[in-house]
Amino acid sequence: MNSSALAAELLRRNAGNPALAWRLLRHLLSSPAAPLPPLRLIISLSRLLVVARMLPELHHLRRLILLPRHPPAAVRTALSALVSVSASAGLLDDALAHFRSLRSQFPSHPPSTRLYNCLLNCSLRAHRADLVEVLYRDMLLAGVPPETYTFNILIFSLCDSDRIEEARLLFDNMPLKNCQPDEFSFGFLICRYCKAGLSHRAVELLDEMERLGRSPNIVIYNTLISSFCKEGSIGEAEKLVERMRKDGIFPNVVTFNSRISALCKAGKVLEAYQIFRDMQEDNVLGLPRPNQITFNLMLDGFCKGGMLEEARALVELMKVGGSLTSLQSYNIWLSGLVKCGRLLEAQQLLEQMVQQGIEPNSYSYNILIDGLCKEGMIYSARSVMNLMKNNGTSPDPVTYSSLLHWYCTRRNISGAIKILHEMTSSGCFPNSFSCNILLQSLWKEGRILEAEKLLQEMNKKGYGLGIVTCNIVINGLCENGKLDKAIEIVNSMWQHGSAALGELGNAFLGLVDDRNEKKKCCPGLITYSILINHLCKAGRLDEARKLLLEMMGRNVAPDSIIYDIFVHGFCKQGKVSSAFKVLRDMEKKACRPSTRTYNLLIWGLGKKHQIEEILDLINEMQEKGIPKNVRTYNNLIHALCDREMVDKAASLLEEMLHNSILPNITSFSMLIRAFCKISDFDAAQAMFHGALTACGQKEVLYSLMCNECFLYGKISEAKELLQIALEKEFSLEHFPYKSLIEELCKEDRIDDGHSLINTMIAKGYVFDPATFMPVIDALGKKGNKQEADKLSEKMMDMAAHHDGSMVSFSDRLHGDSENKHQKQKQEQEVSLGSDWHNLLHRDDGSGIAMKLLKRVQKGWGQGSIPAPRPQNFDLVDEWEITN
DNA sequence: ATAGGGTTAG
Repeated sequence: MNSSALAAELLRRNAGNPALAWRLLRHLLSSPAAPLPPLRLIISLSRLLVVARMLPELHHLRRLILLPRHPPAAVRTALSALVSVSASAGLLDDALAHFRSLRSQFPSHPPSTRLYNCLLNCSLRAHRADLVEVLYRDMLLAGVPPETYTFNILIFSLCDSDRIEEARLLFDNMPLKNCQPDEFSFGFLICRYCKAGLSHRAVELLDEMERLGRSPNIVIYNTLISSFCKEGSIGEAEKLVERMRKDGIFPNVVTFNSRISALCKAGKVLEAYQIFRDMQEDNVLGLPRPNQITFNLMLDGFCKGGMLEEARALVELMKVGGSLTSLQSYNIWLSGLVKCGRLLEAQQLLEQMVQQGIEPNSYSYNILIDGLCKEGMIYSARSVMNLMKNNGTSPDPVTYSSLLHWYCTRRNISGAIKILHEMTSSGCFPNSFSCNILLQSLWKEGRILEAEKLLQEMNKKGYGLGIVTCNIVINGLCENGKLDKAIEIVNSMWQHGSAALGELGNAFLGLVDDRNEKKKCCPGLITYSILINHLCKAGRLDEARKLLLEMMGRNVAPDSIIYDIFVHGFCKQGKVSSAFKVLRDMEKKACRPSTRTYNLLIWGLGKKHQIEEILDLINEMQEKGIPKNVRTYNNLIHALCDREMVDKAASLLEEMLHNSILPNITSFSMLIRAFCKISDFDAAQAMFHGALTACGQKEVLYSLMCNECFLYGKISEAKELLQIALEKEFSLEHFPYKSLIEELCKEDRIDDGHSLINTMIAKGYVFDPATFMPVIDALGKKGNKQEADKLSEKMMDMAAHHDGSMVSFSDRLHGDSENKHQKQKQEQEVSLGSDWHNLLHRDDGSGIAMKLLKRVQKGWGQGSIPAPRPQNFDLVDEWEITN
């Protein structure tokens, strides 16, 4: 057996043990006068080494190949093999090392086009546009002719680094190098044009193909169609479908999916469903059958459109058809359940997933955790997070962002900082999302200096100032009385992008990385919504209008939310007819008014007691197919109650149920108040019990009823309600406990008052120490000195723990009530460490002791009759722009 | 090698 046959045999036998194979072959190859083995053997050996990641050995092999006794031609091919094997495996650095040695050993024998292509491809996959360029130059220098494939890599690489115009130039110059663009050259460019929002240039290329007598393939068509669908140009998309049909290419499932996706995103879920059903028809229409993605799109559409039951039916269908298998489907369904408020069901689904062997990923947990946080259920969110950890999935920045958001919206900065520490100490660092949450929170608290610092840190970390960050700063300016400055800056953003923030003063100068100039961030719909919202809030509707016109002039199309801001603004000023003009304008501009638009108008009419007009408007909704929701009815109930037409208002509950709209706490609260006001306490009681059944045993309901009873002199009823609240360990914050106990003592029902206060103490409540006074006085007058002293003691004790805020039992149980109402506004000079999260570390409870001392000195809790919960009816939808 | 789906901030 000759030595190369032996080598081949050794390699074959020991392929399972690369280390041994290498040892044997190295021995063989390095023995004096051993010939270079055939190319096939070199390739096999280098593949083996690459797979086993034995890279030093690979370089050793190169040295053996390069021994001077081997014939140059064989060395060249062997080295080329090393290059191509390494490059194909994605080992860019190694491939380059071998390549360099090839080039330096054989300067007058350039490598093949194929080898260059292989290296170029590897550089492309590593996103090394710089290397791609260098290699191409080397290629030209060496006189190696590029091929179409070479150009495709170059084009792709340029596109990959957002140099689309250069890519186009190269594309146009291909014929100079005797290359013709193929379907991929066109495909890449078309795709990139679409992604850059230049779909019209993409269509130009399509036309160009046609002129050259090339027929575009289905991927090219689908790229374009999907792009038009995404930008909402349905007409254009349809034209393309026609065109592809004429070209003899039939729309496939991807084409249909694009359409379904676009319809769902536009809120036209039923139209999407129509297509989906057509696709399901067995071959009757000759359409492609829906695939897993189609199902997912449809499911997502139903969920986002709030059509939970339809979604549920689809899930069942998927189960039966065996297509409910992917984690993505589960995650869509999970987020659908969460969005529709079915958190319990979502939690159960998560458990089912585990049982069915579909391991939830961080998305799954994050969906649930975010949902729980949004519903205020921080402890459940925490327990899901623990579950997540136990199942071996580590929380990521998204997880922490949800928690962070929970604390920030509650103005609990110290809690937010704790999350930040927890986050960083588990090796997870804030991303631009988390920073934006914090940034917004700091602005909301008026802690502008820290906000500025954070912004600088974000910039340093290279997060860049995207439009979201800019919007936060602009909104912050508006909320801190600098509306005009904000308007100025937005104006300047059109020219200077986020650099316009530099006009805020020195702290902002140099914030913006000018190297990213091509991605200038321009004001958008949300930016203008913020400005217009604040102008309207300030009653400056004329200026708001001007801004709307300017915005449209700059090709930012208004959505229904921005019109709603005007409707709200006019209604607030009592100019309902102007609000109606906005409504008609929306219709003219083909911007469909939403339920919220109508609710705002109804609210405006209600303020003017125009009940007839409200009923007309509700009919109009019916005719136009705009669904009513609970707020629609609540507005009507409110208007009726205002005119003391309480029975008529109450009868609406029936109608709501008939329309499967569940009355909420607001609906019941208004009716309870109204019945009390007309002294129909029986009806009020009945309504209260109805509310408990419909909405659950809610603290708000009890406190409302208790306050109403107390207000109208129903002291015994009020006392009973308070007792129930104590049993249920509700927060007493909104109960009139202090006045009630005072009143009981006045009416000589000292025992009742005494027992209430004793229960409060026994249950561990911390409450206003002034509550003790009437009881102690009354006991004293009755000569029960011992009991009076005992209570005095308790009072002192309470004073030491009471910080002015009410603490509920469960809050204390979870130790999470600290600093509830704390808001420090001192403009302290901040001297902060370089670690940016330390920026926020200045808020803790040093103020509490001082406050307490002052209160005790002044004689406790003056004027702190626990006011009934401020009326916070959800008649008008939330104003802060949420979508 | 170019097309379609999931989470988080405004």
